[in-house]
Amino acid sequence: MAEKTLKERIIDTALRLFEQYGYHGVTVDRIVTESNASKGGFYHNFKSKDELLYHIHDVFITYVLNKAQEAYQNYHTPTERLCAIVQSFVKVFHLYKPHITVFYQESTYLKPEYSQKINEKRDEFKQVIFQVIREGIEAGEFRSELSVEITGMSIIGMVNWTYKWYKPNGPMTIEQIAAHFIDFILHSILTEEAKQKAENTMFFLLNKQMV
Amino acid sequence: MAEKTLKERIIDTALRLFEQYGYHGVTVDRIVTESNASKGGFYHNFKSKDELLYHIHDVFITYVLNKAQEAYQNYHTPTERLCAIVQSFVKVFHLYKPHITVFYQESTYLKPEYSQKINEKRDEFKQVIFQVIREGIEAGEFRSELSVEITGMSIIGMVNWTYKWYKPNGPMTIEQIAAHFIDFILHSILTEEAKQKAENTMFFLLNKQMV
DNA sequence: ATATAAAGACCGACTGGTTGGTTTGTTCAC
DNA sequence: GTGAACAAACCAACCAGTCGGTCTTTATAT
Repeated sequence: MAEKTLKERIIDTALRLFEQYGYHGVTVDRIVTESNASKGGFYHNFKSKDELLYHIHDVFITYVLNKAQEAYQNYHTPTERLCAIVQSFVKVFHLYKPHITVFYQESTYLKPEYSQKINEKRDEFKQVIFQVIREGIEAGEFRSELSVEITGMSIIGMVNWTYKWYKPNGPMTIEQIAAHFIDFILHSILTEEAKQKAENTMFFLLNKQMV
Repeated sequence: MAEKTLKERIIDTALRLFEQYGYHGVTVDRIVTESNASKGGFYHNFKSKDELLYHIHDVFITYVLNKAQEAYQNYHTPTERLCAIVQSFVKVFHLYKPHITVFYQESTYLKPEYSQKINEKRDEFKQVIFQVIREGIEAGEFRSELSVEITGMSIIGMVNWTYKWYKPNGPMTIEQIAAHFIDFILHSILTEEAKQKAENTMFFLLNKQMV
């Protein structure tokens, strides 16, 4: 084991470097050197530097989209679904932080052919969230005066921004952060009745004992 | 009047191009051409392409920081202060959207000497928000179980993310968006008592008539 | 007021380093 | 022997930055 293929080594190295210096701050030569590969090996595995960037994007968005759809299927009320999606999404930051950073910092530089594919999945992800909010409002669990789009983008923004400040070895565990976000969201969008009902469920995690 | 200096023309053009194509997706030659300037004119006004990037960053962060400090001084309760800060911040998006996009997309590429200066002001801005939240908790207006940092970063993230989706000519006015954010935030952080009191103030804007 | 000098704004052809990508030839394993 | 990987030289395009020079404005001297 621990037998990483050349391709994996290249991706890992590129990810680390891109995260720190940005796509344009890293040359192919440097990726090649630091992953103990060769120019030939690089271009054997990737058509171009662009394709490598696309690959990184794709791995991440595909994973996140799947997780969201999974969460949607595994739960059956809007509140539970939303919590599960947010929770799984936040947890992704622990594993995929470099991917996420690259995803949100460098997508400008994707060639049109690539960015189109990525955007399709990204939109699909957004739609899952919008859908849950819409269903929550219809079911009377979420406040009816909310705008689906703004509320959805508020949640997405709040969660996504984590990539700018989350430190894997920082004072906050990713679970604590997720719990705060969920608490924040539920207080905002649940109706008064729904709050009563939800107060003792697994997702209403933020109690006085946490700082 | 309408006499724009060369420097202004260069900045405006650069801003437009950077927003769309990213810092590294735009050459000095292109900036020069599209602003009807020359290479010499460019380097007469800026020491380097880097300095231009720094300038754009600085204008924005300085403005935002001032607005936040202003808002802090003009109001006197934590709730009012927080609302005023968020409101002024969101409104900035209308005027400074290109600046903001460049600020959050391209700051990786600032040379260390520049990014240090920028980060100082950015931290100062964060501290204003943290301070207000801290005071809100102490005053009993905000829920005591909240983490100052996570709550602060949630708010900042929610608001900042706007730059990814806000369209100046879109269906939502910037005021509507600001009202939603404030509604979202207040529902989350106010204590029950504070909510009763605040319900009729100027900031609790989101009522049933808005979709 | 006029001539002259100095300063600053601006121009654009040119340069030199960088970098993504190619090519050629080789090694090694299955 | 076929394909995965390496090594190294090479190329063409690109692009930030330079430099010598012009034109305009301002300051100075007579």
